[in-house]
Amino acid sequence: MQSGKPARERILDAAHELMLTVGLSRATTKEIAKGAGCSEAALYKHFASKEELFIRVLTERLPRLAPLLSSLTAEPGRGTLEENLTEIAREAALFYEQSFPIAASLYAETQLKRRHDEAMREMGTGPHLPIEGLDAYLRAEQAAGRVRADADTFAAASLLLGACAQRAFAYDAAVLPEAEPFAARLARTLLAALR
Amino acid sequence: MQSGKPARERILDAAHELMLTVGLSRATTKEIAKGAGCSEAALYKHFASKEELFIRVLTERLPRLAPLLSSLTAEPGRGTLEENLTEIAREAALFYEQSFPIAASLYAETQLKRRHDEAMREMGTGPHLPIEGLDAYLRAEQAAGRVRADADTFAAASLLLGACAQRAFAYDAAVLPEAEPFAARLARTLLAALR
DNA sequence: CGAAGGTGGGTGAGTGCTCACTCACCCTGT
DNA sequence: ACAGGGTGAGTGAGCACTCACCCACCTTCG
Repeated sequence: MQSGKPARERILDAAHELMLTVGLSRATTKEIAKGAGCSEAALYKHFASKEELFIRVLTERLPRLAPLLSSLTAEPGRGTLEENLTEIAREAALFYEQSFPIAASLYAETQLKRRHDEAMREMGTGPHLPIEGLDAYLRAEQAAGRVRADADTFAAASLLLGACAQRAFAYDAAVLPEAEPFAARLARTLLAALR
Repeated sequence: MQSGKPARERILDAAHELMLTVGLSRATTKEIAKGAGCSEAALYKHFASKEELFIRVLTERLPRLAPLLSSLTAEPGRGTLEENLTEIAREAALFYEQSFPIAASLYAETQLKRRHDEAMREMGTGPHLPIEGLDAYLRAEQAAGRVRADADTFAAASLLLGACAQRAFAYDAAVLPEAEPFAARLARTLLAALR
């Protein structure tokens, strides 16, 4: 129908949108086709099945957190530790806010979840990766002497990212804490434990 | 069929079991009836609809975290702070491990999620409540002088419970960290920030 | 006492609907 | 001419839910 975008992109967009609004199990082929401005049959010219379409949405539309973490790990000592932790927490909070509702839907379809877990394993990614990435960054700062030698970097990483993730599901949209001040408070509190 | 339990209980058990194993959207009336050892029609003698059945499973079968927190708040100063934080973290980790997969399923059915949110609001409960409860406990300890006067108790509560919640979804069952040592590491790390 | 009748928990056999998916065919650019 | 992206009209399967009926057990009362 409208728009210059190729149909494949419009289909992914429509599926993504529906997963967020009405939920995975009401994101039917009919609704996706309507949202994308094409027929149901057209979906099957681009994707082998509805399951494959969802896998594509998950792998092509969800943002990544890893790049920020690995860039920081690469040069520990840049910026202050508090600035860096705050930025990580802010990015993580926004990341989980976006991806959590979709990822959570997978628990309703364990078969789809298994396929997705497998796809993630093959791509060398997964939900535990940010924790490991932050752990690695903290160990780099530890080696640089900016984090106490006896600090438990894995526990610290679990605390910070856990709080950011939980923010995405513990609150109604109406009372969701603002990402920036929330991140700053977490970072400041955690910092007291690290040095 | 078998068992002395009344049918209503057997139906709730079967629905609960299926939600955990095959996921909400494959937990069909037919499968639930089979699991409970009765006919599909019997389900409707006990519950008005499948949606109401799931609401009942969620409100009657999910464990509660609040009692532990409020009992600790009632008498701050009992036990050491580290022991108490460790116990809270351990209980929280087990709580989220049990309830997370089911609660997450709701994101696939936003209509069901809305009904559940509403039911929780009426019961005065919700996912943000443990955070508030732990915050209250920490403030009580602060008043008793066992937590630094300038500590951010809300941020600390978010960190500890967030890490416990994230443990439930960031890891495959195969590599899920043991609750007890995980809790101890979190508590020890957070403690360094609190005093 | 014993039949009449109400009641709560149960069933087998549907019913209508929605779903993912397919098929025969079409249009347009190269 | 034909390949690739598109379509309207299905199709069978599976779904939540209903219906007419059953039966064991209790009251109630002639």
